[in-house]
Amino acid sequence: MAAVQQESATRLAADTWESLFRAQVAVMRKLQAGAAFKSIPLNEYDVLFTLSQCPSGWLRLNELNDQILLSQSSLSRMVERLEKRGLVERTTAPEDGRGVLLSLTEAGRALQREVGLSHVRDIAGIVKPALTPAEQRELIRLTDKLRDSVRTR
Amino acid sequence: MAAVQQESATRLAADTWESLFRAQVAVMRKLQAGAAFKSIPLNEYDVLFTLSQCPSGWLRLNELNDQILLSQSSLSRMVERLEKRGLVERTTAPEDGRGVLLSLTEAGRALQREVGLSHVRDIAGIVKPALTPAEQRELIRLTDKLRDSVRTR
DNA sequence: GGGTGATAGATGCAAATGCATCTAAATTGG
DNA sequence: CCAATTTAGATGCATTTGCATCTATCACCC
Repeated sequence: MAAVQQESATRLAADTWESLFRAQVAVMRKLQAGAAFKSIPLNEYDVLFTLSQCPSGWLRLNELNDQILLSQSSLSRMVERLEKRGLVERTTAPEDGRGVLLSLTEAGRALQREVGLSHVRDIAGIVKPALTPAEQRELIRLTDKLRDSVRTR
Repeated sequence: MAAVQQESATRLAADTWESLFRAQVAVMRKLQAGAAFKSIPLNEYDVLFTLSQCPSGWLRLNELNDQILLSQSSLSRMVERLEKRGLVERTTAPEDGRGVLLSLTEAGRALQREVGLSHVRDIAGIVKPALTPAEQRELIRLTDKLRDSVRTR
C-alpha cells in the first residue's frame, strides 16, 4: 500500500515535469518563430535580459551561468561575441581577480529594450488567450515555488 | 484605464512566461547534472521517450519534430545518428513517399526504459519536495491548458 | 493529365556547443 | 607562510546545430 502510494507519487511528479516541459517547448517554438527573434537568438537575448534585470547593473559570469541553460564554456564564448559586437562590457571583479563582471553597454540596453517589447507582445499573444489572469497568477506561484525549492537544496 | 488594464494584463502574461521558463531552466540544470544523463544526452533521450509513448509504435519525423525543440535539419541528423547506433529504425511512409516513419528498436526500447527509470527518480527527487500533490495536479492542469491553447491556434 | 506550388526530408557549410583541460587567482590546512 | 586544493574563467578540439538550399513526392487546379 505504501509502495503503491510511493509509486503514484513518483508518477505524479514525473507527469508534472513532463507537462511543464512540453508546455515550455510548445511556447518556445511559437516564440522562436515570432518577430522578436529575427534580430538576435533567444539565448543571447536571455543574457541581455538577465543583465537588464540585475539591480546593480553588473553580474558575475558564474551567476549569469546559473540563470542560463548553457555550459560554462559556451557562455564564456557567447559573452565574448556579445562584447565583440559592443552589446556587453567586461571587467575583472574588484574583489576576486579570477572573476569577470558583466554589464550592458548603451547599445546592449537599447537592443534589449527593443527586442524585449516585441518579445512581450509575442508572449502576451500566446499566454493571454490560454489562461485567465487568476490562472496565470496561480501558475506563477507554482513555478516560483518549484524554482525556489530547486535553488535552495 | 482600459490601456492600463491592457498594460498590466500583458505584464502578467510576460511574468507568467518568465516564471515558467526559469523554473524549467532550474529543473533542467538539476536533471542534466543527475545520474540519468551520463549515458545519453537529454535531447536524444527525449526522442526515445517520445517514440516509446507513441501508441502505434511508429511516428512520422515531422510529428516528432513538433514535440522536440530542434530544427528540422538537426532532428534529421540526430535520427540518422540514432539509427547508426541501432536505437531507432526508419522506414519510408507507406502512404506518403516523402515521409519517414520511425520506431524504437529493441535496443532503443531497452535503453529508454533504463534511462527513463533513473530519470523519473531524479525528477521525483526534485518535484516531490517542492510541491504538494494537489499543487502538482494544478500545475499539470495549467501547463496542459497552455499547451493545448498553443497547439490549436 | 500536366504544369504549378506546397510539403517532407536530406545535405553543404559556417557557426555554436560541450567536454576535457589549462591557467591564474583564491582558500585551506599544517 | 607556504604547499595543496578549490574555484573562475578561457581555450583546443570534435561534435552538434541551424540556415539556406536541394531533391523528391504529393496536392491542387485549369
